[in-house]
Amino acid sequence: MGSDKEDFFSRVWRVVDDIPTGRVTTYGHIAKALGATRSARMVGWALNAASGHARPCHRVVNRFGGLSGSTHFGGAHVMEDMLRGEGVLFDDDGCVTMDDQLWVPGAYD
DNA sequence: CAGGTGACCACTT
DNA sequence: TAAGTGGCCACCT
Repeated sequence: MGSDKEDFFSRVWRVVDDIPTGRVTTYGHIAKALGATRSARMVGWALNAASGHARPCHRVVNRFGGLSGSTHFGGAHVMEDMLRGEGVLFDDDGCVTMDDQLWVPGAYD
């Protein structure tokens, strides 16, 4: 099909778009779902390309539940407010309560 | 042209 | 058990 790069991006966006509201997932789980377990960084690049698109990339956090991408969102407060608006709860550390809201791509399919 | 960086994670010692 | 290192692929300087 088209470029492999674009295909990878599309897969990431597909998974991100599959994240239920009020749920979050991690780069590693997305990467693994795409068959690139060690390419979590590449997933971040895909989200970077998603910047400016209608992709709920704000639902993607790092394995600690921290808003790593908040920097590219215009401020951690912005991403935090968006997630809270979705019903996502945060810990006193400012991290998402992934233990209760972590969504695994494909695990529910 | 070549090197370093980056929205990170998993594995090994 | 915890800590440290490598790897992944593409873009930017």
